[in-house]
Amino acid sequence: MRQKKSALASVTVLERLRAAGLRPTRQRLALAKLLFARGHRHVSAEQLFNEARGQRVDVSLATVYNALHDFTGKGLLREISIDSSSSYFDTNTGNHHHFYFERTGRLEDIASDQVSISALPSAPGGAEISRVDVIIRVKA
Amino acid sequence: MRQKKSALASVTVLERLRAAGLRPTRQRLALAKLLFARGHRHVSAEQLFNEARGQRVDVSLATVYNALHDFTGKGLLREISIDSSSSYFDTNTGNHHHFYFERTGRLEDIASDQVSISALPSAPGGAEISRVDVIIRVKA
DNA sequence: CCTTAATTTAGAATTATTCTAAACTGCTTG
DNA sequence: CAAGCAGTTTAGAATAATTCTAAATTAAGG
Ligand SMILES: [Mn+2]
Ligand SMILES: [Mn+2]
Ligand SMILES: [Zn+2]
Ligand SMILES: [Zn+2]
Repeated sequence: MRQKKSALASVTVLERLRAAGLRPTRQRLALAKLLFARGHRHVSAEQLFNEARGQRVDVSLATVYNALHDFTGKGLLREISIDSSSSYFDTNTGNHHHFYFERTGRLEDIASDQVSISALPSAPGGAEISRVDVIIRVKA
Repeated sequence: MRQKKSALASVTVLERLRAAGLRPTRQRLALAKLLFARGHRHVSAEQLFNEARGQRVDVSLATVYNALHDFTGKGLLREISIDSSSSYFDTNTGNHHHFYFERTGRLEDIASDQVSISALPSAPGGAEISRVDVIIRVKA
């Protein structure tokens, strides 16, 4: 059962990479599995790199950065910059917002229907809005 | 008239620093004047440093960083991290939000009454909210 | 004036991220 | 299956924003 599930997850991840037009290399498959195997996550490059290492996945830090950016470019991840010290990659690419715990640096999702923003001013000069981020900073 | 205005601005800035408990040094006065003399601004450390240089204000980059952080610590500025490449300091410390122009990296204020956020979920565990940021990213 | 604590500064250090150029590998073709 | 090649990985160097260090300067108070 456990083996089967893992195998299925691999297949899914492989298909996901192919569908995005990304070659399913050993490194990308391993990283994608770490990222997408369970529920949504918010990780930094360094975190993912350490996690991979911990599971004996032989991958370089440069490749982690490459993969995160490639995944982001194909819409599999969303990049979030909150603290200028490093950026996070979010596996939840749908419309949603965040709690940001200042002490720990952790991010937590807020479903978009939990926050209703009304009267959004339109962008000056009719420019196109690419994204609206709501970040609730929490002292904890 | 012009001289008077400049002199008045200096006095105001000096009082502001004193009121915040910051010694009004030559460097802080010059930087504060650049920051607060006219309307609200969003500047990076590097920008402010270059601006000071351009006006023959002899100040080091380390001092610009020190001043920006000291001012922020005393509530004269607010620090904003949007793009992980560098952070901005906002002279508008009141409640408001931002347009972020992705191409140019410029920030523009949105008065807080232009955006109404309803149904803000309370922070988990009753933690205190320190700030809510709404950033509208614009492709332009 | 003197004294002292706060501030400034040059330059080194730190750190996240990107770049470079060479080695490697997944996929297509013959 | 055997190239061939573009795409990918990688070690290590490079970059760039920011912070740190330790010594010199200066504002404030008596
Ligand atoms: Mn990035
Ligand atoms: Mn800072
Ligand atoms: Zn999220
Ligand atoms: Zn602002």
